[in-house]
Amino acid sequence: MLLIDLARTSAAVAASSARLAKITHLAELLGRIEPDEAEIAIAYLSGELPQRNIGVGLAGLQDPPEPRLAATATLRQVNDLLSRIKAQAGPGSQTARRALIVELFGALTRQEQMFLSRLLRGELRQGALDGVMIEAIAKAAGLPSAEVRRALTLRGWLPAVGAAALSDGIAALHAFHLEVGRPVSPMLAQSTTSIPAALSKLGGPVAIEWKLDGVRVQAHRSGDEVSVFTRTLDDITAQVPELVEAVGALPSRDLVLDGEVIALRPDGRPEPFQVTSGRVSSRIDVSTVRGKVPLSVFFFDALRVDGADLLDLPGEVRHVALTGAVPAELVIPRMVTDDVTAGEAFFKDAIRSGHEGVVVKSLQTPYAAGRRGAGWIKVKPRHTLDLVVLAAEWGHGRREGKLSNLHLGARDPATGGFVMLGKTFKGLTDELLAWQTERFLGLAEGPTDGWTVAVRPELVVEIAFDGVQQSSRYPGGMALRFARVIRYRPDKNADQADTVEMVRALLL
DNA sequence: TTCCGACAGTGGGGTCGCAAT
DNA sequence: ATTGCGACCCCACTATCGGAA
Repeated sequence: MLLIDLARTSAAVAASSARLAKITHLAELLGRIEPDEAEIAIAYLSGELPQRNIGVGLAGLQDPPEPRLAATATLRQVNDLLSRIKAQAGPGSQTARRALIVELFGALTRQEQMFLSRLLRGELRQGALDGVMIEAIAKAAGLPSAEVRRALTLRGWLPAVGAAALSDGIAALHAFHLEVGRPVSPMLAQSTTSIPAALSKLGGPVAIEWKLDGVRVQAHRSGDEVSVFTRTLDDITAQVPELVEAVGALPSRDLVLDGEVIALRPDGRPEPFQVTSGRVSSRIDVSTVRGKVPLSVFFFDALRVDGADLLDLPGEVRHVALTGAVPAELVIPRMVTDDVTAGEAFFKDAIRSGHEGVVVKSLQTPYAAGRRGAGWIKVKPRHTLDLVVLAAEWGHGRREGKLSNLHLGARDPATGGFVMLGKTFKGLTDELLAWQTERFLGLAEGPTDGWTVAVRPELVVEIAFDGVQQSSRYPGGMALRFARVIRYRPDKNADQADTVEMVRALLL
């Protein structure tokens, strides 16, 4: 098949807003794909690459060569070139990559160039990723989408699942099973603002567990072999020897466990997330960093113990299996209750111990791999501040033509000015986007680089955030974590905004 | 008919490793 | 030595579609 066929299908998918129409377009193409190109086509059309990443981003795609007029490139040719690009390494690799990019793009028409460029940047923007592609595969193969979805949760890579479904049907899907050593997409949590809200949503007795501000890990053990994967299924085994040793020391030799690694201080309180993150991503000289920043691990779920797959069993049953396989000091603090007061006390205790919050879990729900299942709900405290808008940036995609990303500042009484603490684009409705675009243009002041519009510091906006972290990026040496807009405060003037001292007090 | 779950999209700060400067 | 880039860790929120209620 030719790349242009995919580019045309992608355009048709993007042109329609109805999901069912998108699915029809995708299924039509999958219906005529050759088996040996199915994996490539499914990957490209769901915004992924078979190579996962190839070391080319925004900068590497500047100034593409002149496009061809006739489309001749096949999927296989394109994909082979992407593999060659990924294989480049060492000094001179940037130049080599650039040469291969030019070779690749020089063989494409303009439409193909646009499609591939968006794909490589991770900005396909056709309104169809895995969720829609699952339905399209099911339709093309004549199978229930639930079967495709189930196989995906066990395999973790939709192109492989789709190719199998298209060539060998339901039998191929049934052949996928939890395999020790191959990661499963982790179950994710929804979130609410309070313990009562979470309890009423789940109803009945629930489990409440501490939420640690570390890195999610899935640990597999088969015999003496231990491997560890992240939330995005990357293998970090070599970076977390403490975890490998802890799992290797367990009595059970056949395990898949779900948990969190975190760096703790000697007194047991957690290090800031930045410390854990830096330690986990260090790959060079792990034995040295290990001595400086040791990692601890805490498990909260078991997907497999001693030959038994537990994915479809109720959460409570899985937890019993977990505590049977793992010593108590490696199990995350947890309580079972249906009492709001007891739950709130447990939540406060987690916060007092320096942790991020809690996750409230239904005792019944199975492990919904890869989904933001309704069975798990996280609860975190929410801080708010009244800050001043210092500037705004023009948006992309569906926010094109709207001023979107806000630069936020706190008042500095010492200078009478404002100190920038970060940006946010979250929490804005379409109506608010339209309003603020007009308002900011009226307040515009000073030089504009065509990207950022500086405004007179007059508008006060209420901002929610998860915490304050150290920052080398901003003049105050601190930045807000996960800032989002709650509402504008027309009732406040800039001289009533919150101050840098108030922010600094939260940086502990 | 209304409600709500799932999905896609729009981006945030920080860190590491690598190649280029 | 420093800088820029890619990749990945953490992540919140809104709009939309279409099936469920």
